[in-house]
Amino acid sequence: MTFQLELINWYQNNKRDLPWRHTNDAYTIWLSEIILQQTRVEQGLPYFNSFLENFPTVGDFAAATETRVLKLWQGLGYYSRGRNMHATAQNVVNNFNGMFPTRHDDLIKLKGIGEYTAAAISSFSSGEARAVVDGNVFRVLARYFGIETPINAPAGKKEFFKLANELLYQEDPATYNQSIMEFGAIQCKPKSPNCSICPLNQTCFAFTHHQVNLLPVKLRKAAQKHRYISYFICENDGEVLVHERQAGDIWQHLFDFPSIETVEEINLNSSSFAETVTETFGANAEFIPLVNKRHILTHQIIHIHFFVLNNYIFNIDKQKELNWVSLSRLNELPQPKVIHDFTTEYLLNTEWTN
DNA sequence: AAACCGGGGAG
DNA sequence: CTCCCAGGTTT
Repeated sequence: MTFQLELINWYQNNKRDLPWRHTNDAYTIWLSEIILQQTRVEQGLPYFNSFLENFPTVGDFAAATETRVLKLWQGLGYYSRGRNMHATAQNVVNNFNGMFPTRHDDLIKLKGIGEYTAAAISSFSSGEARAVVDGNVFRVLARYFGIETPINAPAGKKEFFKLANELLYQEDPATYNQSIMEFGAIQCKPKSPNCSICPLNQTCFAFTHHQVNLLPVKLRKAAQKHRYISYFICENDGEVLVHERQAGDIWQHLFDFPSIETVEEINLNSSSFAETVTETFGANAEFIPLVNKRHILTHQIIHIHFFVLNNYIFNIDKQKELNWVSLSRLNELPQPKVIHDFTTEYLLNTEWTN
């Protein structure tokens, strides 16, 4: 049996029952594909159900506010995905008469849709012959064909993309694409795949050459950078001062609190931090330590200190990203995970989840 | 070509 | 701790 038919045969016998596999509706598939970018199925599944329930059609998505979209996205990470989806939904309503595109050449022009996602939506919704190349496909091809080109370098992407399209099963691109990705996710796993029960093991280069744990090759990424952020909680008459994060940094258009970022870890026994606080919030400002947290992102390690701030002076008119919000409505705002954890644990008396 | 952009889970 | 996840955008 050919490589392609072995994969499809394996898929028919081993596939998971996932909701987006029961439709060929481009809008629904688009929702699932964006949500699943760099995201495990188990983590994305509840968000997929939530978005489909809140926005049954692309028109419902387009009509929402960006804040509502980000609130639904809260906790999923890579928030530009949510903002790009909102822009694309409005684009589809305005320029495609509300009919979500199914052709690769239309999809690739939409915000948040790259080569992988355009291939996925076009093949799954209309059977267009476009090969998907995601992390699973890189791994399966690198191992089966013994390719040592780094998968996260431009040369590797080009080589794997060419091979994937040559292999594409023209008679049923959609099923083949699903098959090779599912095979990578369940059988040809990153760590300790069970090659002894793999239907392709006798013809797999990595298995027959004992290189399964050496492939695929990936270049090391840059080291994480450390950041030190001190947040200041200003409460007054049941309200708290919140800060909307701006472009050019993490968590764009999500909400946190007034803050001071320092180059090094703060030292409460030194006078320098207190001087910085009084320079920022007025000579009479006093701060009381609340709790410390560490938040780890792919490229940053953020050391966070929360303080209560009293006797502060703010010029809110000069900083329009600052606003007073009642504590009862604080949770209506989209917040970074570490901020949301803090507000529920330390700022809000009522225990509730969302 | 490299950096940036989250959060979670497995080992 | 390291690595990876149905990647894309920006510089």
